[in-house]
Amino acid sequence: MSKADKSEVFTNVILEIFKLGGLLISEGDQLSKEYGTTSARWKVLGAIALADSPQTVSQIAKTMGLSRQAVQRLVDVISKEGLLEFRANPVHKKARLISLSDSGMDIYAKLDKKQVRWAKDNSLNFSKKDLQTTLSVLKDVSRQFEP
Amino acid sequence: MSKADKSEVFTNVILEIFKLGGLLISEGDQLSKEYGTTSARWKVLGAIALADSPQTVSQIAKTMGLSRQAVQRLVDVISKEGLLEFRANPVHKKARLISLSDSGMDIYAKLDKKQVRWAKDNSLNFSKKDLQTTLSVLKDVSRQFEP
DNA sequence: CTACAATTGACAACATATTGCCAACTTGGA
DNA sequence: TCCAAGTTGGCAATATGTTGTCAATTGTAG
Repeated sequence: MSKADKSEVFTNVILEIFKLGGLLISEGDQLSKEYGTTSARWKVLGAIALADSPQTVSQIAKTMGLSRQAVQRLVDVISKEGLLEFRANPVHKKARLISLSDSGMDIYAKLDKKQVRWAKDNSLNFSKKDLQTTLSVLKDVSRQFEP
Repeated sequence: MSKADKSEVFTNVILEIFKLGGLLISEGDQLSKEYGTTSARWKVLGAIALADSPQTVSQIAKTMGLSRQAVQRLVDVISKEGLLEFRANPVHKKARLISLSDSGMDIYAKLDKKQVRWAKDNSLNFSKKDLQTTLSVLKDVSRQFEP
């Protein structure tokens, strides 16, 4: 009885994630528009910026939980905009190492600054405890489905 | 100090939603594959099945938080598979009313049954209280961004 | 009744995600 | 050292989401 109710709540969490995901992508697109980029490309910039060292496409894709091909395409288009730098990978002849160019770092810093303000503004109505619970649950759910 | 930390947690929640969203779509695709459909189409079937009365494309789109055009395309392809029925709308000559056909209801019932089992299995490790907190937070976040 | 704004479906272009395929490349075991 | 299995980028097809445009339709105000 109680278990059945729990799985219904679980299902509603999932439906809400689908809905909220779309809304958040729109928000990201709005935030990044001024710098001529999109939320998907911003995510790639972020994955590169936050990595400890230059990464290959394949590594970035793993970090992001996306397919390699999706990231490859995004990297290609971001690279055309001059935001990335490539160098040879001593470990693999085909898989170059990718980092942000100077202008890539510049754009990312601006986006990040804007996002921090946005997050501050939009987290006002939530308690830290609730957000931490939410994060913990979401991470545990993710873990259940990761390949 | 404490506020800055909270917005970081908020940001991490958002990143986790992006990641988990992709994983859940894959799950939905796996679950629906056996009935020759996809998670996106299943969502449309669900929106129609759960509506109190037959809906127009535009109404379904509003319920789902998607664009009208996205839903139109999905409705068209689901209709080709014989899962939908259309009838005239007394209120609007162009906007037909859509409901599930007999086989549409059959497929949806099967998918729903499968999903209930899936949700039961996958909610085992979570407390009802945590899931309720999570749902509440996610809904409140959605509310902030809805048009 | 008429004019205008808003809504709706149809069609299109674009962005982004997946899976599949292939050749080049790397890794690990015999 | 050699070979088979696994990984990687490049290319392609498909699915799904967005925004834009247009004509048909509806709703509202004068």
